[in-house]
Amino acid sequence: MRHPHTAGATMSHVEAEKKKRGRPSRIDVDTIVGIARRILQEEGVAALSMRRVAKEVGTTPMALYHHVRDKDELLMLTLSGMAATVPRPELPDDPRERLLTVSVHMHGTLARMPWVVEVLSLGDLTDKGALWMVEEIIASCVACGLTPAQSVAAYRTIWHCVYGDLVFRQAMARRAEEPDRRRHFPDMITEADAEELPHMAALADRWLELTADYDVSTQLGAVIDGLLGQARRP
Amino acid sequence: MRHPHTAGATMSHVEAEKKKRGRPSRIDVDTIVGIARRILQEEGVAALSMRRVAKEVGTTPMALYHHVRDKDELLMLTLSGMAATVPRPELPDDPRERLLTVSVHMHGTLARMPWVVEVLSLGDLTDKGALWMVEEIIASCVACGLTPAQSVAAYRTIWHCVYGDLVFRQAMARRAEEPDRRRHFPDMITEADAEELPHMAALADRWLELTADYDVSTQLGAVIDGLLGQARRP
DNA sequence: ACCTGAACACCGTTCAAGT
DNA sequence: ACCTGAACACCGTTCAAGT
Repeated sequence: MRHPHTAGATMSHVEAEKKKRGRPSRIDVDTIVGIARRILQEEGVAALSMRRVAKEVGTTPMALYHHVRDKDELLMLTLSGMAATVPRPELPDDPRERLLTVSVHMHGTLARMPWVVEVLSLGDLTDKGALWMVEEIIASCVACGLTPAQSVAAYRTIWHCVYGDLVFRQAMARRAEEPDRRRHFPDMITEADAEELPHMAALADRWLELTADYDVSTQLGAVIDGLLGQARRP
Repeated sequence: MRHPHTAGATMSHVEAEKKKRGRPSRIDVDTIVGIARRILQEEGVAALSMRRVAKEVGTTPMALYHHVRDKDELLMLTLSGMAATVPRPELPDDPRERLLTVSVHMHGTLARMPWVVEVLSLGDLTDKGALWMVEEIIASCVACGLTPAQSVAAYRTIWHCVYGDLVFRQAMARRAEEPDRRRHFPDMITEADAEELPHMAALADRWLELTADYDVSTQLGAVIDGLLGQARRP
């Protein structure tokens, strides 16, 4: 196994050696990752720096590099085990319902961990504890008659819908916090655009309201219907 | 109009005044934005810094702040007018076909401008020249019997599918470039997981191949079918 | 083996001063 | 009005040295 720390336990190759020989270390990876995780949770990825983590751990920045390869590895390590902190929901037996329930659960879970979404866009999934959701989605697709290839593709598409919603939901929340921040849309549409952009001009006033009304469950339901519809014409 | 530079022409409030009084400026926003755009295109957002732009423009970092409010505004300005650089495609008359064509065009266009995708995730759309695509998508949805509210939601879902694909396609390309880089998935699935994750274990060997086979057009087609299916049960 | 300190090559932005 | 220089408060990481 080339990457032992991708498993549930956060243990680097360096730490694995420490029990055998040499001076015992004052700090360990779990402490570092724990502190990092707290900073991420409270202030987001932008606030996470090696120097900041070092200060809160109580060492010099360079001491961290004995436990993690670089900042990127630290970021990946923060993801391990996050899925296990969320209880696994009861799933309905009907595969179509199951698919929707898992997808919505995935979205709801990540909506409560905004920093995980930010970190995920930098690398790929490193938390084995999250794979049961991928498995359930693929299994349900197969149960609904999709080929394995179609099922994997369907999983990706569902993930894109979940991820996209989270990203722009967060961007909107961030912009709402900044007090005077320039909003671009739909303020940039004026009466003069009514000819070129009739629907948008007509909807401009209701745009914010309609954006707020966007319901992921409804959308995922429709997307799943479309994806499962592929079964009849392979 | 509060934000004149959100229009096609890149002209800031500062520059708008310059023709009237005071010392003529040695540099103008268009030069700054042009240089920024080139750096973004060639090296991505990570390479863009105010200091770097200043050096390439031939001034001090602080001179830039007379033309743009901050780095964020510069980033937003780089988007203006990008849509106009791509020829508008012929669209089929059938609204369902039209919807698919516009969506795929959106994806294809952005696939050729990776940095635009990176910048878009930081703020919202600032290029009025891109709005015709949103208009066409909404118009087609309405033509297929969706309510305006459903059409706006459908647009967002399509955008999430396009955006999500681009983000992870780029992340994959980045990781492929780094030589020895740790890959996490599906290497982390072993024989031992076959019981918990039967489908994934079975597909592990084909995972990369299946990921490469992912076809956005096919997926968008299925998603659109699902979204338009909402028309019959409102 | 583990940690430290100094150093390198960067950041965005403020502020006071120059022309 | 436009630009400069110095300064502030940061970055990630390398490298040589200490215990």
